[in-house]
Amino acid sequence: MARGAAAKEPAGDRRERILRAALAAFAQNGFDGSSTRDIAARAGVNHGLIPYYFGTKQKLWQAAVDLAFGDMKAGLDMLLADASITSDRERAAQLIHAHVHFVARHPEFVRLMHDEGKRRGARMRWIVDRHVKPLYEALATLLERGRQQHTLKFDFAPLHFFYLVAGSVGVIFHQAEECKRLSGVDPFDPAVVEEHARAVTWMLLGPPDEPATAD
Amino acid sequence: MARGAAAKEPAGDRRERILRAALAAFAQNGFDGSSTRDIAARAGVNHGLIPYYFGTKQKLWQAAVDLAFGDMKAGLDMLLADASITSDRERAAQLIHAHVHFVARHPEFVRLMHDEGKRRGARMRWIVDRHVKPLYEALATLLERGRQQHTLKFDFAPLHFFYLVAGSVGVIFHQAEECKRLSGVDPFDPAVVEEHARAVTWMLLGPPDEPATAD
DNA sequence: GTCTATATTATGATAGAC
DNA sequence: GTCTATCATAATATAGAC
Repeated sequence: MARGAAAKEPAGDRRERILRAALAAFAQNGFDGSSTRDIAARAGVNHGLIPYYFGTKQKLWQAAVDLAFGDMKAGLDMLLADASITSDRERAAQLIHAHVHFVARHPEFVRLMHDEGKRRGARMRWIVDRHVKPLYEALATLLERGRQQHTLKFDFAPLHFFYLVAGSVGVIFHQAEECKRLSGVDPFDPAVVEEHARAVTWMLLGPPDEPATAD
Repeated sequence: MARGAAAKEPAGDRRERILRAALAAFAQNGFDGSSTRDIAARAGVNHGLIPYYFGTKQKLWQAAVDLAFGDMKAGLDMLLADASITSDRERAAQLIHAHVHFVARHPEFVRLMHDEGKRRGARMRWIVDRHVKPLYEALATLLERGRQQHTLKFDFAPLHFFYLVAGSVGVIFHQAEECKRLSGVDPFDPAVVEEHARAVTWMLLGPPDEPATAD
């Protein structure tokens, strides 16, 4: 135990801990609602380490956002690689299902986006240009395929679809605490996630019994 | 002009100005992102007036939220009085249309709710108990009628419908600044609001050409 | 009712010891 | 690389003059 640093954390691990704590804090309380001192406390490190590793609070926030969207990218690329599947309704339903469960496991994206997307500013521009735009374009690609293959029939701009999906999938998880108090239901409960996936599918693809776009 | 206070603001009008400025600030920057000094500056009054009229920042926030939801209540009561209309698809579409345009005119609700609904705390509990719960129950009533009259066919809990509607209607307006940078489109543009209403209608009621729930 | 001044605290960032 | 101590600022709230 005394030899090597195996028993203790590797040097520089505190940077990682700060990053995770920052992501949790920013997702929970927003940029303004999070203090670097609280983040350091969550990470169990001295708050002097934050300027040392990240410089400013803003740069720490950027690093945390990059961390969060790194996971997202992985899931997204999987979806896109698999995107030929939008050729029939059942596979489209599977896509929706996977996406809802993904957002339920990672509500940070919704939180981070909603926190910054509402106001003009450097953080909003940064997160849109760097992270939201690729998401938007990826969804637009999927939508175009779905439309060409007659799985989706809609006559409005993809932009509206983007926000329909973002909103209908994300808000129940973004508002998780509200939801609990409102209804007593925890949206992260697996059965509830599953039901929400069904609800979104119903909304986007129509009722399963009598499909509006019968194949 | 010198006689009476008609030319100047009536005494106590500053309270109102503070309230409006607070609503704008809280909706734009959230509770933590808004300072009472900024609010006072927006209202054009001294910041000492805020504790005088409202006591604490939190009580000012409550007063601002009450102001915002006052407008909402009016619109909602109108909807409920007219709720017999859910007997056919066309009237349901009109309801959705009215709601989307209302939210577009008053994005403050979405902003205030999203700001607080994400985290446990006194403000979340207050706004849910006082304002969100009535909204939720009103929507549940509408949904039940729509279901009984076969305008809506869904087999999931009303809770999911609530968040589907809240999300799909509200997020594009909540994220207005993001939307502008993402696509160049201003969601508050009347034509865009109209198209979004069509999109939501399509999603909730199915495509207009071949209605899934033909009447 | 409105303002000025100030007390108090919390925060982001820096300097420097170890 | 990590911590302590501290500075500078900004925020909420209060006291009291007018």
